[in-house]
Amino acid sequence: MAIRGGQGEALLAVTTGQPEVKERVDAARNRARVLAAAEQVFAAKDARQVTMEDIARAAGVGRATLYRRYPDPASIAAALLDEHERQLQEQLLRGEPPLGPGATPSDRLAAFYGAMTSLLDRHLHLVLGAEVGSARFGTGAYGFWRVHVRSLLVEAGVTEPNGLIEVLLAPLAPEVYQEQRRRGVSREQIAEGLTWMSHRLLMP
Amino acid sequence: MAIRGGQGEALLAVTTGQPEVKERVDAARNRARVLAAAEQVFAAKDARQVTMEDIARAAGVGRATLYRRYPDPASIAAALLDEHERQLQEQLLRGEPPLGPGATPSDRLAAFYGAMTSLLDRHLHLVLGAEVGSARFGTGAYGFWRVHVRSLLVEAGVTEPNGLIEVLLAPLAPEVYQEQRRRGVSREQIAEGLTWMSHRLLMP
DNA sequence: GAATAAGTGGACAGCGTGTCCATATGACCG
DNA sequence: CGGTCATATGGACACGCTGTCCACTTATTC
Repeated sequence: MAIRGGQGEALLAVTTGQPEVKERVDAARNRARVLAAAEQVFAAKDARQVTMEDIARAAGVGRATLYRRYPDPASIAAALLDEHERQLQEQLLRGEPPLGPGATPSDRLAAFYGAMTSLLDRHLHLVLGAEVGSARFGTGAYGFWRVHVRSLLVEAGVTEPNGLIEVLLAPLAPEVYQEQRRRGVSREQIAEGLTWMSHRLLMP
Repeated sequence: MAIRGGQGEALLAVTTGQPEVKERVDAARNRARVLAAAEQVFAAKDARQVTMEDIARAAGVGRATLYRRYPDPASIAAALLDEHERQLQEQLLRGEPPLGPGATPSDRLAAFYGAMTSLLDRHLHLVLGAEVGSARFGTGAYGFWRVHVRSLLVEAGVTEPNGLIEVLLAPLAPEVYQEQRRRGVSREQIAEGLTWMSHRLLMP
């Protein structure tokens, strides 16, 4: 498993995000430079075309400096996304219903879809950059969504949830979202479609 | 739009597959060599890592010979898949129910899922190789699946099908199928999950 | 069998990768 | 304050793949 991000990635638990050993000030300055520059670069061009060289150039640092912390551009995008994903996880675990506990599984699934489409809409570049290819499935965040969806399925009384988890998460792949937007489907329409699906699937 | 495959790709119509202008015998021989070698190469290693050089070496031809007909490895995989996809399209248009016309939309959607999982199971390497990244959405085959699913949704009385088409096709992304298999979910379980979903979604 | 068109593959320049290492720069301590 | 050490930095290198060019070869046509 590659080290992704520098401050510990959003996993099952919500961590503090403080680095273990203190970081030299020049390192911290460069980390900030790199992340700020990467944000720009991922927004400016197709996220899957972004190279380490692009980011290094934009940040004004050498490539080897990037490699010190991040093995590839996807890790840098993941680091930028980390904070947002951590917030969403927090809301799913302890937030108000219907996102947090306390609502019916179908409402919670719909709310999850709503939050995810919102995240995708705001940070599509970064998600595209972070989840290149099958890397998506290896992410800590993906593991979290899996556990969440699975528990909703079980709570709704679905007897064989295992064949459905990836199916329900598949529409949240950034390429799928991007393609829908490209075809003129709005975020609202996408969320409505997913809400309708949530209710048809999990209503008693 | 890149030229993909040599014999005209499976699009909306089922074409004959005969080349327009006659091909020189050495060209035909090399085409066969290339396709046979590519089949091996895609099966042998991660399809997304296959390079033009790999295929050229395996086929015993120069790289420029490959570039003459195919712009990238994905096109070669697409050419290999073309025949299978064309057969499935034929069955969807004119085959027996429930795959072909004559069954209820929910049964037809389930049958479509069954046929697609079968295709994915048999030729996963090739689909992974052909649909790298967002290339998936640009293929003629994907356009066909779109039209098919959309017509089933309309027939089932869904008022806003546009927000659902990509959602229903998303689970058929080769990466998703691969991930499910990697997690120990069998083809049958996947097909059952999709069948259950088809019925929940499209039953009156 | 000559003329013509099509096919072939060696070679080249360009780009991104991942790593190494000499140098520079904070951090710590006496 | 200054010396020492660990860490951080970035230029440089070798490698692999890409995409194209072009001189040469081979099949087809007349």
